[in-house]
Amino acid sequence: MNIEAQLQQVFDLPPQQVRKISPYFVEEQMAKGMFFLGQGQRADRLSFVASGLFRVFAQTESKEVTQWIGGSGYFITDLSSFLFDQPGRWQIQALTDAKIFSLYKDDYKHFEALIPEWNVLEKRFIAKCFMILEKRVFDFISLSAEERYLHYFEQHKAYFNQVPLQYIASVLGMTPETLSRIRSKVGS
Amino acid sequence: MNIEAQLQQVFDLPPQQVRKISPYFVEEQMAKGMFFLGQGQRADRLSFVASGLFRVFAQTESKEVTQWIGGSGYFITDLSSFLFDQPGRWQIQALTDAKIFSLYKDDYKHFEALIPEWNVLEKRFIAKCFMILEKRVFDFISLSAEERYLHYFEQHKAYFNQVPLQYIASVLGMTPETLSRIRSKVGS
DNA sequence: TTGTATTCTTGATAAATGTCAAGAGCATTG
DNA sequence: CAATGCTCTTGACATTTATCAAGAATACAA
Repeated sequence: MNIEAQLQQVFDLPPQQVRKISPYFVEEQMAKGMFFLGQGQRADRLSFVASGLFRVFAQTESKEVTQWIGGSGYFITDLSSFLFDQPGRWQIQALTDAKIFSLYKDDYKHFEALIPEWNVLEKRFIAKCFMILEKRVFDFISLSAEERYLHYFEQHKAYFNQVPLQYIASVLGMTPETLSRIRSKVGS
Repeated sequence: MNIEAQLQQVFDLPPQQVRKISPYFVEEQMAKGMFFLGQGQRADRLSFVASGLFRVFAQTESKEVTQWIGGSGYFITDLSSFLFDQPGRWQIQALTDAKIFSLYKDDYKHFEALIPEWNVLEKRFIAKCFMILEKRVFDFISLSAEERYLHYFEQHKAYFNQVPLQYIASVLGMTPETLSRIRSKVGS
């Protein structure tokens, strides 16, 4: 997915506006296994995934927990760290070779001046992220593990060939063994 | 909690700015049981809870699911409906008599003109809501039911005398029976 | 106050999920 | 190609949670 189409889609912008901001998104290549964001690092960029897959995870006392898997069309960053300059909470690692377009914080700061309605667009963007999480919370309190798996599989079929299932299990809030049994039961 | 102090805290605004917008938040009294937002209604206002408690819930085929309980200091609305003019997804009902301050959509629209930095403030506000949900998702995938209960109890002790436990159970993603057993086990 | 909801608890049992351990399947590397 | 790690699956068993049902406690209304 190219950066201009993606910006146009995410922010619902006309092409001429897109051309104003797209130059600030710089292309980066990430090799499989590389860290987009290491433990405790502050997020200095907001990046759109053009190709490849990333996992967003955190360390607890007892285990590593994958919060989110982001592929083409999604953005990755530690939002609270990026927006509020807090120490990072998430680590982000490339699960495959990947290409991303990164907006660095120094450039990001100038967007308000560059595009008058930038704050409105960004607000809408964050609101959409909020809605995605709201839906996800609702799934946790209203669905069984099997239903959560089926929904996730429906929406992210592409991940299942490329991502270790243990990470997907964590995103769904279950153990790898349980995911494995659900999969053999529903037959996918 | 009065509306000026609340606006100041939520939006991190100096008093003179608060005075510019606070008049647009109109006081409403809600009697216990009344619906702030009924099934399928569009959200036409964003309201801060000054006193009282509300539950935000949705109907599934099989059951009613409480997503959130909002008390003093929180805002209530159906955010996606309010921001994007979509049909409502949530119903919102007063669990006690309550006092709220409502910003109606018609007034809200003028805030950009009234306060130049309004969009920045609103963006930050929504981002904070995002962070709360992000934390909540993480709790679901990383904690046991008992731990989730203990966290929630720690943060919302005040709810437990006023809210039917079945609603809290739903927020925590468990049945009322399980919540009851956890409570008798940990002894609160 | 009394009667009627509703809510909460408790028990018995079933179902779902986690844990631990072993082995099979795959990929990566030398 | 062989050797070494991961990853995934499967089994046995423990733990957690749900379900159904009944009774106790509580709140609400006549």
